[in-house]
Amino acid sequence: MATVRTSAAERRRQILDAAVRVFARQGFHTCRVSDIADEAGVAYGLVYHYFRSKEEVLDTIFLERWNVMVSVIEEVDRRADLTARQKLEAITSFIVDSYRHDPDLMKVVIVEVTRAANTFGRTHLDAINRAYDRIAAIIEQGMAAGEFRQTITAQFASMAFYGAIEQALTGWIFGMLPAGEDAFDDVKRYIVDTICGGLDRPPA
Amino acid sequence: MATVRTSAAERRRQILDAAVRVFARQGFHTCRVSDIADEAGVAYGLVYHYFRSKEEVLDTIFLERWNVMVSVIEEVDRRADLTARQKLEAITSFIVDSYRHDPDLMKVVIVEVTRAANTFGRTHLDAINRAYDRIAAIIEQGMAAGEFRQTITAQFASMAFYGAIEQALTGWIFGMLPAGEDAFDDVKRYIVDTICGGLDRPPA
DNA sequence: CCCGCGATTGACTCGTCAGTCAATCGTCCC
DNA sequence: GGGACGATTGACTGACGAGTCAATCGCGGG
Repeated sequence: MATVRTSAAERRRQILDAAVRVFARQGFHTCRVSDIADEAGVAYGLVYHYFRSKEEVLDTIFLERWNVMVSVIEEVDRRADLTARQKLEAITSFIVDSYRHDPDLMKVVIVEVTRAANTFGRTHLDAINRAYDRIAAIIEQGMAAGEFRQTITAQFASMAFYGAIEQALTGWIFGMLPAGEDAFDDVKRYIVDTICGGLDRPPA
Repeated sequence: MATVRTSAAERRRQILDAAVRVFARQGFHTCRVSDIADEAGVAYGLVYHYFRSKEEVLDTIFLERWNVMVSVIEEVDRRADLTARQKLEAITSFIVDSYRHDPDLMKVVIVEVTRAANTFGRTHLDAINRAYDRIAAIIEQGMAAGEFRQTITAQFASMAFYGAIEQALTGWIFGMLPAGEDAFDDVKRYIVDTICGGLDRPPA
């Protein structure tokens, strides 16, 4: 028939999108599966038709987004026309814009998975490390090219860099950092400027 | 009598210490109150004699430690003989040593409260912000004294700094960062060097 | 030696949900 | 138009675990 009301793929998406909103609002642990079903305007049991468990819903949401992020990092890394610093700028920009575009989704990814390494993060440690490793590779290139100092480990620098981004998003999520459209671009600059330039005033 | 086996205060402590071990091992959400009682070698109900709820146990553990940390930061801030950078060094050193001395306790503070801002962190946002604000004040002094650049907000710099520390501890907790006795002092240097010095190689 | 009271015990209650499942619906194909 | 099969429904079950409470213990004072 020409007008299939909602295909299986659309239904699944509808449930995932509803879950993002519910997880963002109530948190994974404190929401019920029935909340997701209600938010999606769907019967309780249907969630289990599309997903094996509540946890699989979260896993799906996380991996979908995280894989995009890792792909972007890899893509940026491949560009030969950029300096290491410009690569870090591009990554920062992408992640901050991801938050700007869909705060709920990024909130779930960060708060419920990435920062909750004790519970779910543990399952996804490998995926998370893949991002760290890629960033570390970029920093290593920067060091090899004489662009960055070599007084610290690339691995540590990578954590500090990603940590600064995550910290900024967390700051927005919990209202510790001023929001507003300008803030996004300001913070992009702050992040790269802090990590690359440092706080110290260069000797005059 | 001269030899009271265990005073009320000691019992309470005993339960708190057991809870730290259990929370560190299993996580707050996935452990049962009976696990804490078992670990403490005490009957289930006794936990409720000393604490109103499972959550109050976690709150107590967190606040006890966090307040010490904030005090230390304030104390460091008051020292007129230190540069801003030296103050940041002292704070870093204290926090890293806290982890070295009692990893379980710091794991609980960070993983179950600080990084879990959605659940418990929310309750403690004020306490957490008190630390950020104090650090920001130190950085502001550094800026005013011409020691630090003023291209970024003190508030953001504070988050980046504390974020780097938290990221390092998280790295140890989940085995993403090499451990070992040397690593502690190395990472102390990395943290301050990254945040103050930045990655960029200064122009020759 | 006995009484009183806080410390201690652990079986029990009670609410909550994740996940199941048998029944119904609706569409598409023959 | 009928039947087959996947989509959809929501009442139900079973497990689990936080918090309660009445009973017991044991120290310290009288």
